[in-house]
Amino acid sequence: MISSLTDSLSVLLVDDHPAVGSALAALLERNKIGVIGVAADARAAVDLVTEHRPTVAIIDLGIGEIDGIELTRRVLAISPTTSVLIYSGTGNLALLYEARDAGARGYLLKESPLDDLIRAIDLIARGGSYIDPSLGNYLIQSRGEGPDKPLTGRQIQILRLMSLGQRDADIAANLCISIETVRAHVKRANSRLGVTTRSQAVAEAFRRALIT
Amino acid sequence: MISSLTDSLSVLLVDDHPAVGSALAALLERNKIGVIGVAADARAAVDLVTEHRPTVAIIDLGIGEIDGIELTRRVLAISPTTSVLIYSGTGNLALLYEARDAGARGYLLKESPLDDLIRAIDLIARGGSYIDPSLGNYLIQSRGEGPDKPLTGRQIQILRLMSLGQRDADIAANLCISIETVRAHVKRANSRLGVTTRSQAVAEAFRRALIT
DNA sequence: AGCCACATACCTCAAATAGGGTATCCTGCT
DNA sequence: AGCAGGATACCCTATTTGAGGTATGTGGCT
Repeated sequence: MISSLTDSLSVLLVDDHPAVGSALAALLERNKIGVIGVAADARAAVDLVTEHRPTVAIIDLGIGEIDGIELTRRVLAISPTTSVLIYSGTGNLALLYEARDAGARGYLLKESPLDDLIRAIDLIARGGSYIDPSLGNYLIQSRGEGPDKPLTGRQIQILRLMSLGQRDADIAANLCISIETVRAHVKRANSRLGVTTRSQAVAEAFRRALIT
Repeated sequence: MISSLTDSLSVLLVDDHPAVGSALAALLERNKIGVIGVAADARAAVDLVTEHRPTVAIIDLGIGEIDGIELTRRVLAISPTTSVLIYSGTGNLALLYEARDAGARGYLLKESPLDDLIRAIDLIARGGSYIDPSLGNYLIQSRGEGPDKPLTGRQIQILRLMSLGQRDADIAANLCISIETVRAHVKRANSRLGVTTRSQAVAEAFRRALIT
């Protein structure tokens, strides 16, 4: 086993797919990590936290779901000594920042090997923090662009035109700038929004009410 | 001149760019088409329609603007004998359908030559209807897909995943289908929404509250 | 039994996009 | 006077997308 401490850990699993939760629980048990319960929704999770005060809460983040972030806050409000590990399917940076702000101490991608999960649990149970390696790289690279940095007017303007079906060439013609400049704006907007595709950027802009 | 009737026409121009409106007015006058006024906003347009009851109202549709559609309804409510020609910068099919439903009898793209504008004015003034040739082609081709046809569950599901930043390959993996099938769904969804890019499709889905 | 809508899957081609740079010119702030 | 942020513009390459097909299976409706 990886750690000498795993024996004394109590873990709560939160996953809205009961089968997945159970499977993970079995895996953890096999690695000598005590699972005190598997919750399929926030209510069950809060109940189990209140009753057992687990060392670690592993909160599954469904695709794009923000609920796990809110659950993180509630879990920590009930049991501040619990370490929250976000177990996410996507490397959405915006979610990462929100999770961090909510008090989560770990952010692990589901695509990572099981060993990393064990390592992450072990690490944050001891008070450390764990960021998935692939995200860590990105974090370092994007230092400076940071989280929640508001978009510039130009970036919003271009997102709006994108949402209206204009391609870069159309936008360039409309704004009387080079298509390369449009591309530069889109790239920086994507970076700030923590997204990787235009579709997601437009969706994010809608969710933040930057465009309507 | 193209028509023998153009002499007796009275035209109202609505364009939120005053300079463009004036320029168009001058062009029309030079072609013996009487312009009774140029309105830069809906209020001015309504006032001019109430006072002059023009034969034709040429309503400029800014990029993606829906306001012109609403204005069309109001103009026709005041003066049902007025023929509305939508003068649009984009070939957005969804807008075309909305314009038609609002009672517009012509839909002309700004990229069309001046002759087409004269012809369209002439035509709808005589009770006909005019659809820009390039859009007409599309209409014939997309016969059957039609306007306002609701999306299928699968299409909405895929739009949702797109809005969360997934690429076709990710979506295919998620739904356990081929990437080609994902692409097929996206194509048909775009067709039904009357859009041409994924960004616009996602935006349209938000506007129709299909995803949040 | 035939038709239609839907989901599935594949093909081709040209165009657009993502992600990684670099560089210049302003403007505002210190 | 120097520095940071923003807007502008270009380079590169690999991948994705748009648009046009065709085809098959399945379930529902008539």
